[in-house]
Amino acid sequence: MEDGAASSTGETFLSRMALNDNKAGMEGLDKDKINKIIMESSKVERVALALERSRDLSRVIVHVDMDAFFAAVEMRDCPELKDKPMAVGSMSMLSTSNYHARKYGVRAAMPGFMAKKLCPYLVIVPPNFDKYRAVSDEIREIFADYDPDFQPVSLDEAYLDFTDHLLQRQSWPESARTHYFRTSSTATGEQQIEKPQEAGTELRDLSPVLFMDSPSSSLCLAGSQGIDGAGRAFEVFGTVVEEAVREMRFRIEQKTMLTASAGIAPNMMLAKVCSDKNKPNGQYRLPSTREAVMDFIQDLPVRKVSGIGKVSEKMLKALGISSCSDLRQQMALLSLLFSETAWHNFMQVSLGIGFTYIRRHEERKSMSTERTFKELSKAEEQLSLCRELCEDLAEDMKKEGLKGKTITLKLKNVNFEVKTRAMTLLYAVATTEEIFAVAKDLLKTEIENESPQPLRLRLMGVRISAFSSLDDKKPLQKSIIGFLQTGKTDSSDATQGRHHNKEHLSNPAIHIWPFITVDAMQMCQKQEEVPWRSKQRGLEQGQNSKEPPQSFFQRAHAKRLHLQAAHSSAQEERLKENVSEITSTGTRVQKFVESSAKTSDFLENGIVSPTHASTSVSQSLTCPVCFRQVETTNLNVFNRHIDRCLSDASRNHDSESDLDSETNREECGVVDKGREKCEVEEKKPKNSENLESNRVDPCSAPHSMKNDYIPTVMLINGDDKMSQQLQSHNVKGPVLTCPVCQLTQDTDDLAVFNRHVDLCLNKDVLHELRGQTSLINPPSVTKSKDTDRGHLLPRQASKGKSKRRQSPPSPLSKRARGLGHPNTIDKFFR
DNA sequence: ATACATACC
DNA sequence: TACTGGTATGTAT
Repeated sequence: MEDGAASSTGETFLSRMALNDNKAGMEGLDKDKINKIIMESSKVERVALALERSRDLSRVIVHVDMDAFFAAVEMRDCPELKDKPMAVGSMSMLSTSNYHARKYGVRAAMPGFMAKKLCPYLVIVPPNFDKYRAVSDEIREIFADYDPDFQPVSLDEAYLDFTDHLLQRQSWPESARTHYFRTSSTATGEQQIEKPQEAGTELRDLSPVLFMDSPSSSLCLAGSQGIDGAGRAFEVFGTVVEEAVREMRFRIEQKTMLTASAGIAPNMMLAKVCSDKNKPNGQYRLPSTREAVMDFIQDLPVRKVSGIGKVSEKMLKALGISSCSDLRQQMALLSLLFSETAWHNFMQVSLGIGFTYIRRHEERKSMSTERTFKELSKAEEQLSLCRELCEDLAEDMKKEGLKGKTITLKLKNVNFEVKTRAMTLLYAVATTEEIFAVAKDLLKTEIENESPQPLRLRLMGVRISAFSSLDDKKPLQKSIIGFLQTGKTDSSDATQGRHHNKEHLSNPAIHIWPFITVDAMQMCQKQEEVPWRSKQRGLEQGQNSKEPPQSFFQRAHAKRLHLQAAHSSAQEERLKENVSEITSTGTRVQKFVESSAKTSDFLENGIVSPTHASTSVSQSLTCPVCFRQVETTNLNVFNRHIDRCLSDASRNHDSESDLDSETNREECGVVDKGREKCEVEEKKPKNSENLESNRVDPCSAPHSMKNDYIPTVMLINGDDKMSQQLQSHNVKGPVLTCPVCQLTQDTDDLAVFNRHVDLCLNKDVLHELRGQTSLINPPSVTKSKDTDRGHLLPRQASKGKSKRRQSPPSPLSKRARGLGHPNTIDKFFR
């Protein structure tokens, strides 16, 4: 296996890259050195290394999960159901099914009527949450014996940190590890016989021989069974993790007559996967070694990982990624396509890294209630339902003594379209009237918006959040200095290993990189961020240096918006005919996706086969990094190309970027500058000279567009409003300001202006892609605030141009939601 | 702050 | 006939 014990993550990358070192332009160079440079200067690999270095295998995390919980409870209490396929839920929705029913394909989250079709004799039992809660309390008592700070996930599931328990357990007498079998007399299952601990003491009195207080470790490994003097069966559990967990499950079963499964692993993510492995009524331990972890991860389908759901699975699948090793393999691509948070998460998954500390149950952040119903179209009924919901909500709020400032109304219409409308008050509220006052307003507004048509609702919900009790506890915002010191993630992110430091509990910071130490973060950041900073920002930086690094797509998209605003509708007209060629880097990648598959195929079939290649576009894909065409329709080949370009690009940045790069290089171990060009199986050259010759004159026919290498700006969508706006704008004032460099152009000739913008844009983008600082922005440009997402885009200088700047978002941008994957790829998953 | 999407059970 | 309900979180604007 590639990621065996001996190989570092860097070598994984290296072995891929090594395939290329006999390519043109690379002969005669020190192979190892080059590979080392590639390895160390690749953004992705640096992150991998930082993560690797912070890997913590010292904790023993257990995930416990009751088997078919609701169904099991019902079966326990109604023996009639024992041999029947059954499920808990309703005709509209099932929440669990028993194992018998699962054989028919009956699953949780399946509507009951569908399940009935699969399994006509399915018995559907309505849920009894109070009972489940009671059982949950019982098992949680047991959990607490092993980890008082355990983290419940739901009624039937929890994460526990066994590390401390195991430490103590080593010196426990057998009596403390002895537990009795339930006596068979109480068949109802309602009562437990007695507390195991008490049983232990009692047992010791009865047969002291069995319980010498100095256990020899060899005897403790395995458990033993026996029958005490009173004829009661018991079991002695060993001291190792497996035994401790088995003991816990045993106790759960004795106490509740329900079985649980468990996973034992060095972190939460893995423990969760492990608990599924030997379900039902089993457990699985993943040893705490890197080798074992990597082996385990290798063929693990990404979908098994908590947090990677249906949507992410599909997107990944479309990129040919289904296992965690695929993930690891494609990280370079993923770092281009997804937001930082998203790909960092993927990276952690691909390395088998996860949370190693169990966060105590945190305070709730919101409370809500919602109801689905047939169809509700009368405003009056809608309002009274709204009131009801508010009453319910207020009641729940009262129970917990909470007050909140934000009220959110949720509506789903008969077409299943969901809308939320929120309003934040100046002070926290909790009563029915207070909540309803707001919710009613929100609802009325929606009703009015739709009138004279009625709102045809199938669901309504009311949520309250921004609890004042939470707000009070929130720490003050970090000072800028503190921020700079710890980097862009909160310092509490670096609490790994400090499991008893409860400080982080009061700080609801987002744990983006919970496993990276401050040092690792700093190392990474210096490398990552410095090159991305523009010269201007570098000068006046200080607090500004920590702007969130935008993803490739975000930057490209932002640029595109500016470009769209800067070009006339006349141009747009023609451009629409030529969607296949687009300048903006982001859309390049879109093109790669687009030309490889047609939307739905992409989803349905996963990885694109060459036969799906678009007919309208050539058999080549355009690399978003080097802009060359890669003569292939095979995504894997293409991805490899992108990988190479990326490492190429980052090599360039390390060697050519900012002033402090000298120190960075030292700290980061970057050995030398790479000079090789992005060598490939593609042809055309790229340089800014070509911009001139290939750019499109707005007044001439766009004949050469399809094949032009660096084409001019194009609008990918025909937003009519926008073109009108632009048009009118052009009519009004011929004063043209370049959206890239901010300089007013001394011309009213669109062609000239266009040429200028192209130069600005392409240079900028190219430089940015290489991690170079912008050469374009004039010193006069002021940098926007940290929070301004458009920071890479210069401020619009004159107010008169503000209209342009605020061009309406394209439909594409509207679609860029959810995981925050860039609009490009996002488009193909709807 | 608001809106929406994804995810989990 | 019929596809939930509650909560958290990430992203974009």
